[in-house]
Amino acid sequence: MAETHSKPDKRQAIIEAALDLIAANGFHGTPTSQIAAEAGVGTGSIYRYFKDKEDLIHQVFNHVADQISRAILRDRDPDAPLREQYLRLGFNTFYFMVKNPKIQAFNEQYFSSPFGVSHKREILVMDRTHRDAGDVPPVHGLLKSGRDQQIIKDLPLGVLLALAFAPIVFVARDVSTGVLEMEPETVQKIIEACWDAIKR
Amino acid sequence: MAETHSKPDKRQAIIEAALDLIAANGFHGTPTSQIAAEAGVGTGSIYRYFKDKEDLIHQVFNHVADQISRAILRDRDPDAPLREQYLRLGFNTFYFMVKNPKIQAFNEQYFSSPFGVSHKREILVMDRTHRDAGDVPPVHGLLKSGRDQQIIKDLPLGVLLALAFAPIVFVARDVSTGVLEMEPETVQKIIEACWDAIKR
Amino acid sequence: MAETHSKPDKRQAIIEAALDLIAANGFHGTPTSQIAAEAGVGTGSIYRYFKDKEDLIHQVFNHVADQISRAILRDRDPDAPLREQYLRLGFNTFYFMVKNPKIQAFNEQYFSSPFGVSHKREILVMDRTHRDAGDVPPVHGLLKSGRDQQIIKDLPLGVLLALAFAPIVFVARDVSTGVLEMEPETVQKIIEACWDAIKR
Amino acid sequence: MAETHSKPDKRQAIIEAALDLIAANGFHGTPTSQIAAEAGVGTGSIYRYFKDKEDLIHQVFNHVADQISRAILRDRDPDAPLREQYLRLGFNTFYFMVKNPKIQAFNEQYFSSPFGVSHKREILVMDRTHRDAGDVPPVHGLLKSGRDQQIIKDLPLGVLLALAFAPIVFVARDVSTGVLEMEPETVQKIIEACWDAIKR
DNA sequence: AATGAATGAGCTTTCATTCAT
DNA sequence: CATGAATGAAAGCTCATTCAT
Repeated sequence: MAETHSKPDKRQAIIEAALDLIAANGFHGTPTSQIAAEAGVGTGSIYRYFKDKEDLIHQVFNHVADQISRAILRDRDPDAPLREQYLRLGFNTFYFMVKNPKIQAFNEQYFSSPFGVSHKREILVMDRTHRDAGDVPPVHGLLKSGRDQQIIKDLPLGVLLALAFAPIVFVARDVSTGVLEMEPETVQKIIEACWDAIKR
Repeated sequence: MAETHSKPDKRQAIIEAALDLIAANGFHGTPTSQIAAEAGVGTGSIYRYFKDKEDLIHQVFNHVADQISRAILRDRDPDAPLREQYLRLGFNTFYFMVKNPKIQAFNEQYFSSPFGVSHKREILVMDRTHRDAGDVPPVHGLLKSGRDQQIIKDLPLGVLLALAFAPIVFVARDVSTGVLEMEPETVQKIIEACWDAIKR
Repeated sequence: MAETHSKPDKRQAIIEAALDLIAANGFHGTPTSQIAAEAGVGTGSIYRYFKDKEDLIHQVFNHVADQISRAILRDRDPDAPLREQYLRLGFNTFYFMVKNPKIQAFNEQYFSSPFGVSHKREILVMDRTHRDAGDVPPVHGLLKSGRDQQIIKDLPLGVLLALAFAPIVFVARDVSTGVLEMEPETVQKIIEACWDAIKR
Repeated sequence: MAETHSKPDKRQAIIEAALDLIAANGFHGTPTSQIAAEAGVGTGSIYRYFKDKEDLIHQVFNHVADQISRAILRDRDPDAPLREQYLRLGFNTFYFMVKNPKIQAFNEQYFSSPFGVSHKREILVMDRTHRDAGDVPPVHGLLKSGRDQQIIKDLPLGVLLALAFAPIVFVARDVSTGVLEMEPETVQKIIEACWDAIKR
């Protein structure tokens, strides 16, 4: 009786296939024919759901960005102390990236390629489910609020974002690719170190 | 025996042309024919100096990595306090990236593409002129030494590198691309914040 | 038993849509999907009425040819002098073509494309409503009769047809496409000139 | 030692191949791959000489138009009586078309397709070798001059062209395609009939 | 050594046609 | 009967690479 996803949803299958293959082989290492094959659809079907390959890539990014922001904001407690809230975001970020290396790989390629130039990195950490409502993205809100309360350094938001998350993302990548080993307690230390960077 | 710049050095011209064009248009947006034209050589000549396009790209990276490490290590004073030495590295990194957006753009593409997977990011900050001699790269040495003296946190080197430089690189990119404005005194604050992240 | 226009007649709608679009964009500039959309039917429905796209095109031609011959033969008076009868045909031809540029455009494409090779141009001027009855087509009959009475030159019918109508069609096209302006009295002169060509 | 056309001239080979195939199968019935094969070159080579398929088609037309105008104007004697001059043009036109059915077929397709809309039919009869010199095209000149001398009817040039040449071209096509048989003396009569159409 | 014309594999994309609903 | 999502063959075009000059 549950027909929640009764139809195979080819659109989604294509997006997933594109994500997997692009993460592994890059945009230009991934022919549309291969995406179609991986998704189990005919080559022409891609063009029923997406204007062209570039559109598909942007849609993959949207899909990915949704997942990322949902994961990062998981379990947040708006009433907890700011430091706690930040640590939670940091953990979520780190583990999501480590557990989803394909998303991480796709994301990096997207942002460092001509496709991603128009996008600001910041939108990633927006609460995309509410972004159309005009709300302040929670991550921004957290940092701003801490800055107002003089808990966090008086620096531009973009700078605070970099200090607070760039090292986490870098380390996560090195862990994913096997360049770096990581013991669980070290993760805690890294995020606390980022806190040291932004706190007054 | 002086052969300072006796031959026009087409090899170098090709590498420079490739760097410029790839930074602007991406790997796959840059045909070899265009590189040859920009370098002022025939298309065939590329294959006299490089095995294939992939080889050329790796050589461009080597060229770029040399410049980066040279720039980062500029004016270092091995006898200055560790904090001073780190601040110098941070400044050098930031300003080099901001002043060389093409190198930055190329670098990011390289690392986030299938080309760069095999390379560890760390080698970037090695003193590449001596890396074959088995020396310890100076940046690593600095962090290690600080860790030994219990001035810097007890974290793996890769992590310390991420904490110390990732935010700087991120911010530099946003400044290059115009996403972020940056007053000179803010730069100082950013690097000091990174120091807060790694110092005990 | 009145079934005058009981069913929406999708077949006719498809033919009209095809005529419009092909006249504007050419055979190959007109996808079947577009024809279906314009006709207000599903893409698949085309194949219920026509074997394939080629068949559809031939049917459009038949439709067009019917209209042309009906228009050309309008108001003819079999008892009028031959010259009068011819002038009438010429006028009808000219004004029909000028007022129906889409039909003219389709027709030309059809005849000069591989589709039309098999068709003889002559059938156009046949009285298509009676062609299956074995009658002599009226236009042919007129010319033949004039030739027999030694009013019209002793030339093969195909040649007489070309002399009598080709200039009219050419000029009509140029008028339709705006290449040529045409004052009403000039039309009279053109058709009389064609009469000069065929008359003894 | 004559090395007049020492190199195979691929450009010309491609144009000839395109002409042959398009005349037989139409623009869209002729893949570029087939043209390349027929011309004995690689598919990519087409794009060294022509921007794209459309450009190739226009170049084929230019080639064809040159040949036509050269052929039509062959043996003309500017000092002969106007009627003689016209008859010569008519003969040339007829025989060239009959002997070069591929050119005729290509030409018709070109003019009745979206490719040819921008071109006026008239330019065909220009002396293309001198068209850049701003000269009056000889065929136009002839008709104009006849009109001025009140030998030819007082009708617009475009109309005179249609009266003088359309029937010839029509008949030539029917002869080429086998629809019409033609005895030599009939040709003479046809062209004289066209003269009757334009003469006062 | 240097060139650039030539190549053709491989890409993205279109569209006539089918068939499950 | 009607539909339109799905298909995949086939098209136009690009570009890394080769090789005769």
